Amino acid sequence: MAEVTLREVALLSGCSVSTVSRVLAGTRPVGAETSRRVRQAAESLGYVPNQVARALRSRSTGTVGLVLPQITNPFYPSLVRELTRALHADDRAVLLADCDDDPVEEASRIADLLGRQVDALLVIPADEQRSREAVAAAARRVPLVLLDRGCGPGVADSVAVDNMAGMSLLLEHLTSGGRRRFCFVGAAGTDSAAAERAATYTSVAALLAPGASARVELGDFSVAWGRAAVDRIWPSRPDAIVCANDLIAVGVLQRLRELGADVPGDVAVTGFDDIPVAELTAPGITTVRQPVGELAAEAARLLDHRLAGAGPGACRTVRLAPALMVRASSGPATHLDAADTAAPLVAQRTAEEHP
Amino acid sequence: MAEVTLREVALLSGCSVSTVSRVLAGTRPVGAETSRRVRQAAESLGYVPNQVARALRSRSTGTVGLVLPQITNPFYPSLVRELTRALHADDRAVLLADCDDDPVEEASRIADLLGRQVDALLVIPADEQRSREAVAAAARRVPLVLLDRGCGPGVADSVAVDNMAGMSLLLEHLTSGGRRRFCFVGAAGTDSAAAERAATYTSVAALLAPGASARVELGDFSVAWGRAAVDRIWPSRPDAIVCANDLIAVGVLQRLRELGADVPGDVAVTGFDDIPVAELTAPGITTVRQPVGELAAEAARLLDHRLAGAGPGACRTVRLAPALMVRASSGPATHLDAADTAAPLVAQRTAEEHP
DNA sequence: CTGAAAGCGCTAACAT
DNA sequence: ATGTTAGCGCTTTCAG
Repeated sequence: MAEVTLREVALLSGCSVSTVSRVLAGTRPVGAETSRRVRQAAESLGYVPNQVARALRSRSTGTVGLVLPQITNPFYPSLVRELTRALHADDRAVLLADCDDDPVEEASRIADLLGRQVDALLVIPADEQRSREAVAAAARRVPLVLLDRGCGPGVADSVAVDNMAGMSLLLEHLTSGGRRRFCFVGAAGTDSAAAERAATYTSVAALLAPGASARVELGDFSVAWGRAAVDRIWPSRPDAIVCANDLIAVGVLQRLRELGADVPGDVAVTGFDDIPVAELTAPGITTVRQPVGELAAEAARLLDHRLAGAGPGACRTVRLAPALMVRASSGPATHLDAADTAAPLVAQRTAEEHP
Repeated sequence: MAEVTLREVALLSGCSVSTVSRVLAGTRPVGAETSRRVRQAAESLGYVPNQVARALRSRSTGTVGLVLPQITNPFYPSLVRELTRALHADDRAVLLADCDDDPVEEASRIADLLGRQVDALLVIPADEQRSREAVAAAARRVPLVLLDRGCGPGVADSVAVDNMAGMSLLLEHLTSGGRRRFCFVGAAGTDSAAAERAATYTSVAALLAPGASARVELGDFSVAWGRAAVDRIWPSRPDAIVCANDLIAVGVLQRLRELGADVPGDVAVTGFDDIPVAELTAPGITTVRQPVGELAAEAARLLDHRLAGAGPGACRTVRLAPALMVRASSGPATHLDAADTAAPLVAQRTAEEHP
């Protein structure tokens, strides 16, 4: 119950506090016999090092701040899980800050975390422009890695999915299935993922299907927008609706069903991210899965690299390729020429849950 | 860029460090003029208090640990969001620990958090029995509030939804809709929510519909189990399937659709928790919504109470009532006597998204 | 390899 | 209302 300190362990084991510290922190070599006595004393007293005191002296808290826009965004929980797992494995603790999608709140959370002497920061910026100043200022004080979204060039190290590769996978899959009349339902948001996915769609679609139409509608990353978008685009009868994320795809699917459209018979629908709900809809949503575990591991690696002494060197930008997840929403169309339905260009995994 | 300390602020403002400390921490009254000078000096130097040093001296880190079984459980993100919001409002930071549903990992995360001198702990225990020892030990060292799930009696303060009230709302709703042949699809898990929901179902069902059948099937809290359960119970043709949470209900709905059953015409389906996906299915799932914001606020209030000096007094157990969310999955049955379809006993909110 | 001493930056008694 | 003096518990020079 009482707070056991190093001093008491030293007294019991009959050596000095410095020796005890060295044994327990493993900072320097200590005699085998002394070491044994110290460990035993610590054990018998139930000694637990006070990390706050240790941090004050050693100037390292073993803590990283994780700042994200909204934990309720269904893509983030799995990312948070992998990040905490990776960081805990390195004996680091995670201070979590949710900004409610507000760059002002984000700036104040970051300032708070810096005051708490985090060793490093992991930031998923809320807004590509408006998050920039606070992020850049923080990056000057501690190692900082941007995750999932960017924040302008040269601000900090960053790790994200390769949005272009993901879009390419989806569009190749759709074209190889004979689809030609594309439509993109994206987000006009100011975060970098939204911008990248929209831009990539346009250029890749032009490349893969030169003569094909490639209409673009921009709203936000929500189910409601997916529903609304269908009402605007369905009259033009696209045969493939490419959505900027899975939530939009869920809305698109809902509305198409209400309108009596057959998915995938009349129109294919694809998402992005592979959030859990993507395989729960009927039909399941064809999407690209972000390599969440690897994103987390890579972020941890970049932090380690900076913490290990690499000073303020050049920023690294890491892009990881996602994997195509083929589900029923992009299955065979019903009214196509046989010649169009060539073999797919990429390896596919069929969803088991919708046989 | 350089680390500005209290001493430098004191030098610039021409007074002692203690005075500066008192001004900035607001611990004691300070002369208006001095106070102004200090603030200005701090401002001009860009002084940021070092919370680690402050914590070491004042024996309070302003940090609470949040320990949960799995952030990927779709019910937790919104809870985490509300908790961080409530705690940040009190200038507390949140150290997050995910245990991957493993009580051993949980115990080690708790020990780590205690070493980091958290002022208090918020714990959603992974297992009612196997989490108990570590939780009880932690509760002896810092204020600890259990959330969502219990951990045996008398261990710590706890806040959770009133599972009995929720079940009652659902069963009243179903009986008032004329349903009589109930079936419960629950979880045999060792956490307290699973046990409570199953037990409550049995007793409330007997109470509300004395002659009615009330079959119980136990598996786990997953979509897959929901699907499997349907294959076991559908042959007996229940007219209402009550699920222990929304994930199970999603699975039940999927499988019923595959079997060609009409929901709600042939059979009603209900969930529990109101996770986001509950309103995205077709039909939307009738469920009870946990009062997440209030759960979080109440947990914060209990912590404050203990931190404000209330010693190890008697444990408080707070139960909050959930709200019935009526959606299409419990709409009118097609083959009932008119007499059975009386007016509902409780106020209902019809889901707008499935008109 | 080990001990003694000096703080990390701040707050809390005790003085005044 | 302010200054002075001690540390919080630990790590880290610096001696030996």
